[in-house]
Amino acid sequence: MPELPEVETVARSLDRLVAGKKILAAALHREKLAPRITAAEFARLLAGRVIERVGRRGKYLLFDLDGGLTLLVHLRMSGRFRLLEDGSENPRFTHAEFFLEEDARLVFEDQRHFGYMNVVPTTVLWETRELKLLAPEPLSGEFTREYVRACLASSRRPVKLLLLDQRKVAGLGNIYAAEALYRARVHPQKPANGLSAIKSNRLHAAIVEVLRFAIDQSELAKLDPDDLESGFYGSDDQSWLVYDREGAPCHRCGNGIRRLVQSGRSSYFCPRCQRM
DNA sequence: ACCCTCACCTGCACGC
DNA sequence: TGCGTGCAGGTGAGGG
Repeated sequence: MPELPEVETVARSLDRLVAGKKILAAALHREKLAPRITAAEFARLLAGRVIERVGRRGKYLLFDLDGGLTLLVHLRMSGRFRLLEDGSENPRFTHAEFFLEEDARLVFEDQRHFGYMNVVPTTVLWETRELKLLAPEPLSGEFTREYVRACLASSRRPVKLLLLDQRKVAGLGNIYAAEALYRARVHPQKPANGLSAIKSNRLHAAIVEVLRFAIDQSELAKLDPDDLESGFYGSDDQSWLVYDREGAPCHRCGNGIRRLVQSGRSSYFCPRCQRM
C-alpha cells in the first residue's frame, strides 16, 4: 500500500539491514511476481550476488547488486519484506525468498499478488520500461515550480488524476495526492490547465511538504528499527488531514469532509476550502 | 496521444 | 452466525 514516503522508509531499512550481505540463493515461488524472467533465471541471476545498496526511484525499490545487476521491486498494494531468523516459518503469502549470509532470510510476502519484480543490467536501468517514463523525483532539484506549471498546463484532466500519473509526479498515490490538494486548497476535480500560477505554486509546495513530512513521520513511527522480526512498514496509524475522513470536520474550517469517486478511486476534500 | 474501465488477488467492514 | 456487497493506499493492458 505504500507511496513514496513508505517506500523510502522501506528502502532505508533494507539498506541498513542487508547492504553488504551476499545472497547465497534466491527462490521465486510465484512466477507471475517476476513475469519478465523465469524462476530459474531469477535464481541463477541472484545467487552469489552481494547487495551493495538498496535505494528507491518513485515507488520502486532498487537493489544494486555486484556484477552489474539491479533487482527492481514494486510493492504495489500489499507487498512487504521481512527479515527472518533461520528456521522461522514463512508468512502465508511468501512469493520470493532470499537466503542471505549468516542464516538470515529475506522474504517477500504479498497477500494481494500485485507486487512486481525484475532483474536488469544496471547499465540499462534507467532505460527500462519500468523507470524510463517516470517523472522527476519530487524531492529533487528537477521538481521545480516551472516543471509543475508546465505539467498542469499540458492537460485538461482533473488535477487529482494528474497527480496520480507517475509520468507526471513520481511517487504520489491516492493518499498523498488528496493531502497535497487539501494543503494547496485545490479542488480535486479542477481541470489541471485551469489552475492559476499561484495555485500551481501552492500545489508544488504542498506536494514537497506532504512528502517530506510523511517521510519524517514514517521514520519516527517505525517501532523498533533493529527488530528483525518486524516488517518494514511505516506507521499504519497516521492520521491524515482529509484522507479517509468523510463526514469528519475540516481541521481548517470545520465543514464536513466530502468523498467523491474519480476514475474509480476515492477522493476526499473540503468543499469549502477547496473550491472549483 | 489521450483518457477511461477493467483486471489482477485476498481480506475486512458493513448491513441484513 | 452467516452471507452478500463494496471497498482497499497501484498499475498495465486494452479499448474508444
